[in-house]
Amino acid sequence: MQNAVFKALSHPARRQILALLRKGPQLAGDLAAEFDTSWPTMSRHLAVLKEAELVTADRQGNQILYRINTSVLEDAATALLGLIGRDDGDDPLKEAAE
Amino acid sequence: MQNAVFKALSHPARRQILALLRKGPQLAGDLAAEFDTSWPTMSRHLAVLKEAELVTADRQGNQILYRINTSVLEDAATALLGLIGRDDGDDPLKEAAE
DNA sequence: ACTTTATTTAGCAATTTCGCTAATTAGCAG
DNA sequence: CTGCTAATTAGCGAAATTGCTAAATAAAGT
Repeated sequence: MQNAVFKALSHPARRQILALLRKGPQLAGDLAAEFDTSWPTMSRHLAVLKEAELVTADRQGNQILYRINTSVLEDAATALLGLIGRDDGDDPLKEAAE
Repeated sequence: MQNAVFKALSHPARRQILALLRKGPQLAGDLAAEFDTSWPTMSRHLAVLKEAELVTADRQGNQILYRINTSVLEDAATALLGLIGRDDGDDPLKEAAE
């Protein structure tokens, strides 16, 4: 579901949420408080991120704690970097010739 | 225009176009030939990529040569990697403490 | 000038996304 | 069970995206 990841990353608010999560796990409410948009809108952004597995959500009694999932983010970054290296069309196997 | 970049990357066909351009510059027609979608649709995907400056287009007489712009792609990858590192909220200046 | 090839632009319908308000669920406190 | 806070789901309209066919433009050949 690579596609879901890039789709999720395509909205600035969602990238910003991830940026906030760099500080550590955050409650949904605390995240929402940082934005101008309505609560339900934030909730949906979080759902999109969760769908893409860019974050995980854990209920903590009354509230829900969101955590960033760096491994998926790493995969996305790697995919982008993979688009950069020139493809010589050379030997299909093992391009580690250099 | 970071946003345009991620928006552009959010469609699989466009990522695939970039992947094809890894082999080197390609004519619009050659790119279009690789896809099932109609020519005009491809043309628009290319326009989106151009808008985001992920590719450049140069007329070559009759046809148009598309080239990948790796620097923008690098910036995007860097932005993603930047979302990974933990932010201690420490000293605002110079986080090079480690 | 007329035709041909390559590509883009126009215009349209279908789908998806976004953000809102109102209503609902989940858990906890009394 | 009632009420309270946290968060999500429902439902809606506006706007953006996608992909199509048909029409327009660009450059080159005849």
